[in-house]
Amino acid sequence: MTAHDSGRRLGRATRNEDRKAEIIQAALEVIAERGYRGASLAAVAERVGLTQQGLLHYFPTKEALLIAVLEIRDQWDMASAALAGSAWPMEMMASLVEYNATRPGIVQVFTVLAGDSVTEDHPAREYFKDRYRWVRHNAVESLRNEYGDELPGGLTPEQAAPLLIAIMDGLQVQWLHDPEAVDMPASFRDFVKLLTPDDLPKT
Amino acid sequence: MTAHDSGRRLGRATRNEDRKAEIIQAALEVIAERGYRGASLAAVAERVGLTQQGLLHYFPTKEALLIAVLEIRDQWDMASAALAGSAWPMEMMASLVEYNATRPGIVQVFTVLAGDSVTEDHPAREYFKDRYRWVRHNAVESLRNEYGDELPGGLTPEQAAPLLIAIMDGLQVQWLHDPEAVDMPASFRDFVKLLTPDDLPKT
DNA sequence: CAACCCCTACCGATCAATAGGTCGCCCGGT
DNA sequence: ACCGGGCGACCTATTGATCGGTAGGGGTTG
Repeated sequence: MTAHDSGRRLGRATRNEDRKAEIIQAALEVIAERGYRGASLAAVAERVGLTQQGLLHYFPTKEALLIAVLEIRDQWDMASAALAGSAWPMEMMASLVEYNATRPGIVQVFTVLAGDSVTEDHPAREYFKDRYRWVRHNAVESLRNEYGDELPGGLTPEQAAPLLIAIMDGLQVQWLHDPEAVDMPASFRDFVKLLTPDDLPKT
Repeated sequence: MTAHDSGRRLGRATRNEDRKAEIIQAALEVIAERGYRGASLAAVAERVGLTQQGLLHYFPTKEALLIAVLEIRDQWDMASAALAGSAWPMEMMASLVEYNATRPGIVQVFTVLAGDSVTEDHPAREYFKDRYRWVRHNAVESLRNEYGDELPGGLTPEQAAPLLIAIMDGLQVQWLHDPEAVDMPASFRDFVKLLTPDDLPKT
């Protein structure tokens, strides 16, 4: 809150934020390994060199930590969206998938959480519902932007959007289970081919 | 083991199997609601009118119960596969999806488990890996059977198979999160349209 | 038919581990 | 001296699991 960060003294506030970031990072790892329900505060704390109680000092409850984790993803999303002006070209999506294939950990967190959150009273339920809405809406724009209103099979962008998202999620699951049997980026590009109208032979 | 079930006396062995079936059913429900890690033996037991220890009499360990749950799915799969001679027409898949849309519970179990199982040392890890392999293989056959070797976008059945699976899984996740925003069966059919070569205008 | 026994089904008591969370204290920098 | 950061002790719930029992239906024997 105190905005006078004038001096080089990186305010104690900054220190605090740094620590929080570390913790979130650790939480990402642990959740990736054990899921939300299986991720104990103690395990997260240990990874940052804290005790469970020390962790609770930064995030008063486990749910608060989860929320922080989800918010950080939103920040990434927003950042990327800003880069692309809210309508991502397919090519950018493809390279995003490629990038994801590099970081199984991150993919795993959100795959696990997305499954987890379908559960009763899960704290991330609402989050995912909203997120999917947003992502779908975004996909519609991107699709229309790239292919116009008419896609192969007579599909509209509105119809294709859920499919695009489903492909990304579904491929991740298969890929996480068996990276050697599923080439996630290649498969994604295959799907893009399906979406590409074939009346332009593409050189 | 005693094969002389001649009389109408439904052997105590049958009784045993029945009880097990009940328990598995209950386990399906509880897992759907809370995931595997969140599903306590006590909760499952209570649903069948047993104590936790009573349950453990039938399945000596939690993992054993999980395995039984997974096996029952295999039985369903096998049964359906038998019906279709191992190569499912697309139309049958579509109606399977339609059927699934009727039973959110079942879908939820396996969506949750599929996510859950990506986790370290998860007892169902191997199961899902194998299952995906099998399903993919199966999909290849079905696709080739239906469309031949050449699909839209120049894809081979081998390339399209992971996409088909991904669509099913991915749509389920979105649908579970927001059934009103995602029409799973319709979306699946949309995807099938993408796969259908357009040189046959279909009446 | 009765006495007997045995095995299946099931429960009560109990455990060790682990969970998330609270409270009060201390330490060190400013 | 103050305060943010952090820990130790402690608590209560819950978990999966073990052990020792017991109720009773069924078959066997006399």
